[in-house]
Formats: sequence, C-alpha cells, structure tokens
Amino acid sequence: MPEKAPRKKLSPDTQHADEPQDVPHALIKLIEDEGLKVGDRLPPELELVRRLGFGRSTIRETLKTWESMGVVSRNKGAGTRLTAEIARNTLRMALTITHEAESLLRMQQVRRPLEIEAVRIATRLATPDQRRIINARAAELIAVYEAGEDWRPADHRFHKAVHEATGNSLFEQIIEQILKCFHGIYETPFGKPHLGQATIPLHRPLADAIIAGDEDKAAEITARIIDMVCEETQGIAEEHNG
Amino acid sequence: MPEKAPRKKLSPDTQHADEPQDVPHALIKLIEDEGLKVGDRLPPELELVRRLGFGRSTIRETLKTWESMGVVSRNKGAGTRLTAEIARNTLRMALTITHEAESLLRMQQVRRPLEIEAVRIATRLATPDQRRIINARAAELIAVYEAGEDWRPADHRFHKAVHEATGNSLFEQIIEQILKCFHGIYETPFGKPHLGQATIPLHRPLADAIIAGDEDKAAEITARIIDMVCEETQGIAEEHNG
DNA sequence: GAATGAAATTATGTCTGACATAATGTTTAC
DNA sequence: GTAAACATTATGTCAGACATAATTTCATTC
Repeated sequence: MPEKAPRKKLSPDTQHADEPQDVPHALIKLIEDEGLKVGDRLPPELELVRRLGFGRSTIRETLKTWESMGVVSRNKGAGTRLTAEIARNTLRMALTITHEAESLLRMQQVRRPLEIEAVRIATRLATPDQRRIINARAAELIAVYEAGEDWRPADHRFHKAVHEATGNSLFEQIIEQILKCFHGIYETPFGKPHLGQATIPLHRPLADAIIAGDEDKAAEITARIIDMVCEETQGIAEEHNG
Repeated sequence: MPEKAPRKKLSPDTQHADEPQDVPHALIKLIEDEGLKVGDRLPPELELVRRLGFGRSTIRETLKTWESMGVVSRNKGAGTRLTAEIARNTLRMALTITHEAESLLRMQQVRRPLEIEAVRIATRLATPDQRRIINARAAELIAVYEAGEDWRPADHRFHKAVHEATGNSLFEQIIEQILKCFHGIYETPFGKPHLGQATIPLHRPLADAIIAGDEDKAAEITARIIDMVCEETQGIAEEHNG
C-alpha cells in the first residue's frame, strides 16, 4: 500500500507557488501542461483524482460546471473532451433567460445573424485544411441523411467545423448554448420528423460555396436554412400556445 | 422498439407523474411550489436529498453549477440563497471568454451581426411610440456629446431603446453581457477618448433611418459604427500585445 | 481475411457515509 | 448587558460502492 500522502493542502511549507489549490486552476494547469487542445480527451476522473490530489466529487463538480458552460462535453463510458478553449485567464459570463413558448422563436432569431456571420467569416478565413474538413462533414451529413438515420449529430459536427474555421470560439460557444437551451425546451415528439430536416439537402451547396470562397452565396444559403427553421419553429410556438 | 427501461428511481409511493427526473427541474419545481424569491434561502442540502429523492453529490453538482451562473450563492455554514430569478421557464446559459488581447476583438466580431440584426428587426417592427423614444434618445445622445460630457450612459440608453423595439429581449441580454465582459477587460485610460467616440455623430442618421423604416440604410450605418469600433479595438489589441 | 457478436474493460453517473470547517444560535459567566 | 464558550447547522471535501453507457478485445463464423 502506497504511503498515502497526508493532506496536501493544509501544510503551508509544502505549498508551492505553482500548485493551485482549487480544482479549476489545477485542471487548467494540467490542460496547459499537457498541451490539450479542443477535441482532445481529458484524463479520466480517477486519474485526475490521483494527479490533482482532490476528491472525485470535488473534481466532478467543476467538470459538470464546465460542461454547462460548454467548455467540455462528457459522455458516460466515453470520457470528457475539451470543446472550447480554456486558459488561466478565463472570464465566465452567465445569462439567465426566462422564456415563454415564443422564446423558441426568439432563440432562432438571435441564432440567425450569428450563424450567417460565422459562415461569412469562415468562408473568408478558412484554411485549405479546414475547407477539406467542412467538405467531409457535409458529405457525411448528406450520407447519413439519405440513409434515413439520425442526422442531427452529423449536422452538429458540420456546423461546428464551420464555427471552428472562423477562428473565433465565441461564435460556437454562444450558438451552442442557444441550441442547448432550445433543445432543453423542445423535445422532438415521436413520429415527427426532426426540426430542420428539410434543410439538410441545402448543406451540400452551402459547403460548396464555403469551399469556393463565395461568401455572399454561403451567407444566402445559411439565411435560407435558418429561415426554414424559423418557420417551423413558429409553427411549434403556435402549437405550444394553442 | 427498445422498450423504455422501467423507472428505477426511488421514492416509492410519493412518485407522481409530473415529478421531474432530473435535479434542475426538481429544484425549480420546489422553488416555484415554495414560492421562493430572490434573497430567500433554499432548504439545506440534506433536506433536498430527502425531499427530491436524489443523492447529495448529484444535487451538489447542480447547485455548484447554478452558483457559477449566478443563480444562487452558497456559503459554508450559512446556506444557499437565491440571487436571481429562476422558474420553470428560465434558460441558463453560461459562456467563458479567455481574455487575451484579441478577445476584445472577438467580442466585437460577435456583437456586430447581433447589433445589425437587432437594428433591422427594430426598424421593421418598432411601434410609433418606440420610434419616438428612439428619436428622443438620439437627440439626448447628440446633445450630451456636443456638450462634451460623458456620453456613454446616453449611448447605452439609445441602443437599449433599439433593442427593446425588436420585441426580443435576448438581443439585449446577450449584447449586454458581451459589453459587460468587454468593459471588464478594457478600462478607458485617463486622457484617452472613450472607445467609439467618433461614431456618435452617426447615431443621428441611424435614428432617422430607423424612424423612416429604411431597414437597409439603418443596417448599413450600424455596420459602419461597429466597424469603426472594431478598428479601434484592433488598435487596442495590438497595443496590448506590443 | 473480413465481418459479426459476445465478453471484458473503461469511464462517467449516482448514492451513501463520514468527517472537516465556517457561520450561526444558544447558553453561561462576569 | 455583554462577551466568551459551547452546541448546532450547513456547506466543503473525501472515500467507497455499484449502475450503466461506450469502447475495446477477442473469439467465432463465413
């Protein structure tokens, strides 16, 4: 049995300047030291317990909070992955929004300009590599869609690839949060096709426009996509009210 | 086809059909049922464990997350108090922003499409009353500006009036949060004119366009305003880096 | 050899119990 | 009446156990 190091936090003499005493800072330090980037997997919780010297529930509380902020995504069995940049100097910003039924529509209304601008910037700035990824994601999306499977994860990955190409993680974070809120309210009823299904075929020409650098066309298609979703959302909102 | 697994949650006889199965919803229901308002104390964790039927660590993860979003404040020994309104229909959304110098620019980049879209919608939908208010705010802003006083509060009121005319409070909330973050990082140095000073004269024609219902012109002027701010911000970012 | 499928492994989700510690409440001493 | 001492309360932290979803490993089959 390994000599259980007695309490690392209390003794002031062993306190090194670079040993953070709260979980978020310790985690950030680990992420920086390890050079973890967006998409990478964090060590499993039990390893974090061992390496950071905090209890599992304490670490979990931080990870759960980060998840709610869109910094990491967690999946039972799979692990925890970084989904946004995080660094020593990170501001946290919180919104609480009360919503009625029509707020479903309000969220799309806000998402609209963000998504369009993100596409414009991505079309301008994407590297060849990023364009390749966007192309692949679009192909994947169409394939899944035509196979009649659940296309939402693929749709998510496609848009995420576009957001990444903007070089501004704020776009993705805000849109992501809006969508998360949206789905928190609106669950697809069984038997009903998923919201936005009709927009999927538009994603192929959208990807083409982005890759070709045709900013206006990409923006126009994005606007069409979101407008279709807005119309559907409007129907839902009316259902909710009726 | 996969038969939904039978409920395995505890609380045998007290299980009602509308009992939420996740902690946030259960908590919100309790808060609503109890009629708790901002400033009130929540029941202690162990009582929540008893009444909600979840384990303590699970409940704590939610409370910690809420704390990070500013919904509750927690103090060892004292308890947990509500610090913001929360109801069944309250969205919780948290963002993180790393504030290196360029993040100032990123924030403006995100604000840009939001502000433009808000102006477009406001131009379309504003009631005569709201147009009158916007006009008055613009006049006030120009007056304060020409008097050489601090125009920022007036500028704030003007934009707020525009946001209100959209009928979608989300615009204002998100933009507000972005600006708050921005000013949290960037404090105007003494002796330097405030960021965006040069844009103030543009606000008069902007208000005129909104009142006249000229959506494209209003959007164009807004774009010019934000672009000017972006350029200034870029200068600041470079200063920070150099 | 590739595809399939079952079993083992991994990693998060949840619950319980225990103790530490800060804040608050209550009693006692003067 | 006030202040110190004690008891209570409530959150903070850690540890162990088991459940369950996702992944990986490996044997079977074609």
